[in-house]
Amino acid sequence: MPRSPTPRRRATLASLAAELKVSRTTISNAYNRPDQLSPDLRERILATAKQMGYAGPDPVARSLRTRKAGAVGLVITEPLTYSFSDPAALNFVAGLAETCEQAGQGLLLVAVGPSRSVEEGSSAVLSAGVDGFVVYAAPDEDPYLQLVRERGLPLVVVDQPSDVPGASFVGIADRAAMRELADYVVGLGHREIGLLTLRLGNRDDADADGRAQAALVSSERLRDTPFRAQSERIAGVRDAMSAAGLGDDALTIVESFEHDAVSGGAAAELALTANPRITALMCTADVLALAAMDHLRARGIYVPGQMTVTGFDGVPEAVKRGLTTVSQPSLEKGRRAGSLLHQPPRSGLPVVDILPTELIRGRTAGPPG
Amino acid sequence: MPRSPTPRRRATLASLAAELKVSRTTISNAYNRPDQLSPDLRERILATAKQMGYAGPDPVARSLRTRKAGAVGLVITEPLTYSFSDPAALNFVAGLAETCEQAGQGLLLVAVGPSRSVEEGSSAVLSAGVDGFVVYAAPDEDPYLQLVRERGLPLVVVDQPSDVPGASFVGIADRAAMRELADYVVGLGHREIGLLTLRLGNRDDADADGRAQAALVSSERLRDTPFRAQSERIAGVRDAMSAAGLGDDALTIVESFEHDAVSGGAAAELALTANPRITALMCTADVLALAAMDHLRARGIYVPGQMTVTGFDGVPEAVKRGLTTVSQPSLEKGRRAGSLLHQPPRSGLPVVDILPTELIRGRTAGPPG
DNA sequence: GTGAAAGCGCTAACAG
DNA sequence: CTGTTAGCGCTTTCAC
Repeated sequence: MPRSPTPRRRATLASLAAELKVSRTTISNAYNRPDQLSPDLRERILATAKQMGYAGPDPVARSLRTRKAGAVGLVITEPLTYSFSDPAALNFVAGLAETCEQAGQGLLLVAVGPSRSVEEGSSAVLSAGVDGFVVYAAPDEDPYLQLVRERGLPLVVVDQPSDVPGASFVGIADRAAMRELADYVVGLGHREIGLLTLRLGNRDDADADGRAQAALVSSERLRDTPFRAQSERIAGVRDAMSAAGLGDDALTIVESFEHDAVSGGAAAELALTANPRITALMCTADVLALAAMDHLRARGIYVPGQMTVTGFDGVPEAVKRGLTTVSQPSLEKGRRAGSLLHQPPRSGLPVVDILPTELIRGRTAGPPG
Repeated sequence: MPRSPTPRRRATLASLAAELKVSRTTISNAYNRPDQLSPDLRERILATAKQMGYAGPDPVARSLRTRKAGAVGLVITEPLTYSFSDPAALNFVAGLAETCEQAGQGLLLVAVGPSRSVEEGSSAVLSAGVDGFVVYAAPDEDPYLQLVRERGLPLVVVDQPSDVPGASFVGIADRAAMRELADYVVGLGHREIGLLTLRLGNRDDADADGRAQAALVSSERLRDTPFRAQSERIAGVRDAMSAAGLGDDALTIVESFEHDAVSGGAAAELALTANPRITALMCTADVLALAAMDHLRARGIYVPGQMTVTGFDGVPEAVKRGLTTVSQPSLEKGRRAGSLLHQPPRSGLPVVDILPTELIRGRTAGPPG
């Protein structure tokens, strides 16, 4: 009975060697160091390899031997739906993917969504065959970040938290950037401001009514939030206001629990209801600002004539719609995070990389109406 | 001198065993089969593990041993920028990521962009430590798809090509769906139609002027295109037109080389110039249709009064703007592709899964003006 | 409950 | 140019 071209047992480097009566090294060389053997022999090897259905050295075995996985792990602790609906996050991933591509590395999305228990997510982190990790915008004390640290691999943290020992950091100066924007808004004459932020914690921490899309933020909640980037931006607004002699009561902070338009609209409505004298609605994210603008339009409130609206991120749609915002280089953040992993600094020391932001004076901010 | 808590050489299961004077099996059991040893012992093992900086069994070594990588590979042959700017592609990825998350699997983005040579991209495919592959919207004869097939792992092809031997397929009935839409448009009375499509091949194949954003499509180019989904949709339009007694000359086909608004606008312009009698602009993708609408507005051409515009995909922005289009379940495609890999059919045979589409009669189609 | 033995498939010296 | 020798770190029967 003739050999099947696709033998029961998958071909391995060893079986190929046996078949061809050469050593395993030679086969290995045929794939990894073509200059170490005669072209003829190599040709013959590749030919029988194909015929035996051998697609080349097993990646896993190679990884074990070389101690290189050829991939970096990306851990995003927010639900995927959030990240995939946020252009800033998406751009970040694109930038990271780009450098991975250039470095010939894979990008492993490590699954740690809320749909699994912490234990299950943990196993995903622990079983990721990667050479390093990027952790994107994790809250303080995040269990997965903790786990990643324990793996002891090179680690780059993006956006937050900014103080992970041993890890490099890529981010922006959230507080200063937001302050600059707030200085501008205050400079226009606004004295009662609404501030819309993305969620600062678990929904049920904030509101007994689990169905609410948005809620007023208490000072305790603000103090205790593990979402550093958001709270820094809020602090930036406060900085500008107190510099102008405005107290905390002039600022109405509302958090939106979801990343969508409905939630953003609800947050805007809540802010306006809580303090009807608000003349400016600042938002810690463009998605929120766009949702707020839609909501205001539906309510017949004209921007910027009757209400100033500002965002944060500088996503394309926001820029297109003339939103006054702060633009941050999301794509570049991804690239930096990638290079830090692919071409680590010679010192081996963690790097802190604060990228520049830019105030964009759009068409949605003006003097109080 | 006391042992350093972080020894030079990384701790392994074996070193832990030596330290604790138990067998390697026992350590392994402590992590993989907690019920196989006394809680006390397990506790002790985990404690010293932590102290020695051992984060658990090495994922790569485990993979080699168990023959499971715990991840699926996603190969997207289009440039990342395309995919990340196309909500339909994004939703697909989100759906796939979702099932991976639920299955506790990682999702490995395999880097095969155009920024690297085919050879380099190949190595990425060959060195991906995964249990299966999803190949998204690959052109016919794609070298990477070829390579993936040679790896001999479970494979799910999405959208195109639809006839990969041994692979499962997830997609939609492109031709029929587009025909339904075209029947509707023709039924409204349109007799001269412009058809905007995404690229059908390499740019330089089509046009000597490498700077052109768009080009008229010859029948040869259409016949030879490796992008099956696009050509099927075009065929659907033709079906409807010939059923109405309209010849090929009533259809002006233009391809847009880039995925962005500029390119889409240029394509629209080109179609209108090539045949000024066009009363309807059908597009094989919503991104194109939206760009066309923006362009028409800038030109002062009213939709649908003076021009009917239709899309394909049913992305949120299109629906929001009232585009008449065909909606396809992108998210669901991702989920299906994932389940096909995670819970393969008992038969082991390839599955062909054609998902339903829905004609959305928006506000952008009307009788010829 | 615990241990000994046998590899998973490969690459990296180092000799020849 | 080619072969020999040693593992990489782990899991898994199968005995004890």
